Amino acid sequence: MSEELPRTYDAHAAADRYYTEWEARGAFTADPSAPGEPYSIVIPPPNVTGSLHMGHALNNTLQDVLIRYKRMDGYNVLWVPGTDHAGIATQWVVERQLRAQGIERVDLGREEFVKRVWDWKAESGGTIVHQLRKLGVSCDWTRERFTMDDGLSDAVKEVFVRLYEQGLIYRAERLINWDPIGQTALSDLEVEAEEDFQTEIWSFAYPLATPKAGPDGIVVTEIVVATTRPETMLGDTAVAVHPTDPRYQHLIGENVRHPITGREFPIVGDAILVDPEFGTGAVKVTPAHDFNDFEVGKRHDLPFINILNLDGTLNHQGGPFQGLSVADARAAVKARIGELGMDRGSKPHTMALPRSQRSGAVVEPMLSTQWFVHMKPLAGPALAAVEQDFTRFVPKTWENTYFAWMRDIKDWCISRQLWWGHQIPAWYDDHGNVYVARTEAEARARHDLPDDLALRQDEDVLDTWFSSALWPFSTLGWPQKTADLQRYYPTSVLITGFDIIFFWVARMVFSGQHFMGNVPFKDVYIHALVRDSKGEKMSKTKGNVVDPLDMIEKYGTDAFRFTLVAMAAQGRDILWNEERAEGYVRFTNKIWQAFRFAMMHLDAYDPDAPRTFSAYDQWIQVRLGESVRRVRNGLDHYRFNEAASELYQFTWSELCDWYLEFSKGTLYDEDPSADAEARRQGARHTLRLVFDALARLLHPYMPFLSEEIWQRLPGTTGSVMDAAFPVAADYPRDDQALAEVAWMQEAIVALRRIKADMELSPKTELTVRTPDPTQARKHAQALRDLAKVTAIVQGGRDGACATAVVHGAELFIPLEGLVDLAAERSRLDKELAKSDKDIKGLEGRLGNPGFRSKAPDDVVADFEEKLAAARERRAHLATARAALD
RNA sequence: AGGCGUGUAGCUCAGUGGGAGAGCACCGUCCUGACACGGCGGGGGUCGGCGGUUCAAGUCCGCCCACGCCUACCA
Repeated sequence: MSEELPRTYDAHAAADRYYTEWEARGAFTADPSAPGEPYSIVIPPPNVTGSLHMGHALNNTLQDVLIRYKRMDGYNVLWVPGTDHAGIATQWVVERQLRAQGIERVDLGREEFVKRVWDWKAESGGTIVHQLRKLGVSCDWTRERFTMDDGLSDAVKEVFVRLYEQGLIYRAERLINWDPIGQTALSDLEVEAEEDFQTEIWSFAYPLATPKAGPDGIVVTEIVVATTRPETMLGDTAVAVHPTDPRYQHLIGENVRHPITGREFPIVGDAILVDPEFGTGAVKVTPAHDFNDFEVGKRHDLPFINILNLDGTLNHQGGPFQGLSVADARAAVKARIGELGMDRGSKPHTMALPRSQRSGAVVEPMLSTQWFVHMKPLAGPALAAVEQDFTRFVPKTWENTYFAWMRDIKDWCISRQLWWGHQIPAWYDDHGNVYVARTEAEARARHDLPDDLALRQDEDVLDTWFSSALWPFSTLGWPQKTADLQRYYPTSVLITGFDIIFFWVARMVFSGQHFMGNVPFKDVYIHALVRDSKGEKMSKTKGNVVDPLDMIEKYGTDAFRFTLVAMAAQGRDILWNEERAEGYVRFTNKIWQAFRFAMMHLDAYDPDAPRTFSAYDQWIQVRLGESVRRVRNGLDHYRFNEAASELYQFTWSELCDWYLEFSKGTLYDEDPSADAEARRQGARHTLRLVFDALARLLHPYMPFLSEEIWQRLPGTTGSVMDAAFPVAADYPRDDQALAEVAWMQEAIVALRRIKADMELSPKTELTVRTPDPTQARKHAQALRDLAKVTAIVQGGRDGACATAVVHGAELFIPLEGLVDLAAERSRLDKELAKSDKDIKGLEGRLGNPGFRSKAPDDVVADFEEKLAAARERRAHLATARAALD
C-alpha cells in the first residue's frame, strides 16, 4: 500500500477537511456562462430565526443529492441558498430579548427597533446557514439571499406596485382574522383550528319588542338562541331563522330587544345561514365578528357593530363590560343573563377553536381596513399551469391539494401590523388619498404632488409569504434582467413539504406565471414529514425532538444522509429510527473495509500490463452496469430510497459477499506464470474500476466517504464532485458471465446448506462427485475457497451421499464418516416437499387453458422452463432420497 | 361533512399485473489473511376484510373496517 490506510473511516475528519476544501475552491459556485443544460434549485428558505431540524435535514439532503447528481452528470448547476425574514417570529425574538433588558419595542421607536433586528440578524441570524453546511450541502453560498436584502426588497416593491396598478391589489374594510396577542391581521392560512375543543353552548332568550300571537293563537314573548360566544351578543344586530320554519316564520320582521343594551333589532329570515335542525333553529347574528354573520349582515343590510379593541378587550360598545377581556366578558355576560332570567341552559359542546399559528391566541374575526390581493385572476393561470403539466407534482396526488385550494381561492390579506418586514409602499396625505409607488419621490412625481404636501408611508408591512412568493425569480436578480435569471429560470425542481403547498408553492406558481410569464419550477417534489420512532410528530412540548446535528455527531454525515434518503419513500412519513442509522454506519464501515481490501491489491496494479478477465470479473462489471441503470432510474424519478437500496444491495450483497470472495482465489494465487499474472491484473483492474464507479455512484448520498475513496484510489484525479456520473452503457452486458456465476452461486449455497444442515463444521472439506465435472472444475478454486471443496471427481452416486441439484446438475457429496444419514433423509424430505409445492403451483398455472391462450408467449415459455427445471430437480431429489432407504 | 393517504414478516418499511421482498430483531454456527460495525446457514406472511375485473391481483375497480393528515365547518 502506497500510503497507510486507516483501519476505520473517520467520517468527521473527512467532512471537515473536504467541505472546507470544496467551498474554498468555489466548487459550488455556478457560472451562467459555462456550457451545459441548466439545472437549478432554489432552497426553501428557512426562517432566519430557526435552527436546523430533521425536516430541514431531509429537505436539504434531497436537494443536495439531486444537485450533486446533476452536477456530475454534466448539467450547469445552480443551487441558491438563503433565509426568510420571518416577520412575526423574528420580531418576537428580538422583542423578547429587549424585554429581558427592560426595553419595550414602543420605547425604542420603529426605526431604532428595526435597526436592533438587523443587529440581531447580523449576529445570530446565520445559525441555520452554518448548520446547513454540516449536512454537506453544495449550495452556492456566493449567491446566498435574504428576503429583506436590497434586491429582494426591490422585487417586493415592484410586485406590489404593479399588482396595484393592475387592480389586483386593493385596500378595503373587510372582516379579517385578528390576532389579539400579536395585534396584527392574519391571512386565512395563518389561522389553525384547534380540533375537539371542549366548551359549552349556551342558550338564552331575546324578548320580543312586541309579544306576538302565533298561528296557533299562543302569544310568543321571546326567541331562544344558542351561542358558543356569549360575549359577542353585545354586537348582535339581528336574530336569524329559516324562512320556512313554521315555528318562527310569523316572527320574521318583528323586533327583539337586546336584554343587556336594550337596542332593538329585527328577526330576519335567512336560508343560507340557518339550519332549522340545529340548536333552537334561531341564530343570533353578529356581523362584525363572525364570517357567516358578516354575509348575513350584507344580505339584510344590518349594522356592523365592532365591540373589540385591537388588544382583544371590549370597547365602548361593550357598555358595562367595556375594558374586559373576551374571556372575562364572556363570564360577565353569562352572569348578567342569569340575573335577568334569560338563561335557558347550556350543554357541553365540541368545536374547532381558531388560533393564531404564531402566537396561539384565539383569533377574533374583526372588521378592519387592510390590503388584499385579488386572487381569482391570478389563480386561473396558476391552475392551468399545473393542469397542463408545466409544473408537475411528484407524487402526483398532491396536485389535488393544490387544485382544491386554488379553485376555491379567497382574497389574500397581505398587510400585517408589524415593524419587521417590507413596509407597504403606499403613502397617504392628510385628505385620506393614497399613493402607491416604489418610493415617496416616485409617488410625488407621478401624482404631481407639491413638495409641501405632507405624506406619510403606510405603517404596515407585508405578509412574509408575499416576499417568499417571489423567491424563485427575486433571488435570481429580478426585476433586473440578469444572466442568472436568463439562464436558470424556470428552476428545475422545488423540493418541499406538503405543509406549505398553499402558503408557498401555490403562491410561487401564480407569482411566476404573472411576472415571469412562466412557471417557477418544472417539478415539485413533495417529501414526507419526519416523525419520531413511534410515529408522533416531533415537537418541543412533547420533548421528542431529534436534533440532526446530534445525529451527525453520532453517526457521521454520510450515514446520516444515507439513512434519510433510504427512508424517503414517496407518500409515506419517515419514522426516524436510530437503529437504521446504526445500520448505515455499518454500511459505511463495510464500504471502507472493502475499499481497504481493494487498496491492498492495487499497489501491484499496472494499467498497461496484459490482463485477462475471469467470469467473476466480467460478472461484477455487468452487475455494476445494471446497478448504474437502477441508481440513475431512482434519482431520475425522485425515488431516492430505490437508488439507496440499490447501492446497498450492490455493494454489500454482490460486491462484498461474492465478488471480493471470488477475486481472492485469483489475487492470492502465487503462480508466477504470465497467464496467472494476467488474471491477477484482470482482477486488480476490475477492483479499481468498480471502486472508481462506486465512489461516483455513492457521491450524491455520501459526499465525504466517496471523496475519501476517490482521492485515495489510484488512477483518479481531482474531486469526485467533478467526476462524471457513471453511465450504464460504459459497462458490458454479458449473459454468459451472468449464467456462469449464477451456477456457481447456486452450487456454493447448496453445498453450504448441506453442511449447515448436517451440522458439519464449516471447515469440513468436501469431495464432490458429479457425472459431468466440467463446470465444477472450471470453478474449482471458487468451490475450494467458498465451500471447502477439495476434490471434484467424475462419477455417479456411490454409497451414502448427500445430493445437491444445481441447474439440473447433480452434485453428490460422499458422506462416509461425516454424518448420520437420518439428517440427509430429513433434509431431502424437506426439499422434496418444497419442490412438490413448487411444481403444483406451476402446473396449476400452466394447466389453465386461459393462461396458454391469453398470456404473452414469453411469459408462458418462461413458466414452462421453470416447470421443466422443477420437475427435473424433483426427479433428482427423489432418486437421492430413495438411495438412502 | 368532504378530500387525500396509510394498512405487507415480531418491529420499521420497499414492492411499476406475471411463482411474496429488505433492514433490524430472532435461531444455529464460525474470531477463514477487507470487515465480529463481520461471515455462513435458517425460521417466520390467508399482503386489513368482502366482492369484482383479468389467463393471472399485494398491485386495477367497488364496498366495508381501522388509523392518520388536510380542507370546511354547526350557531
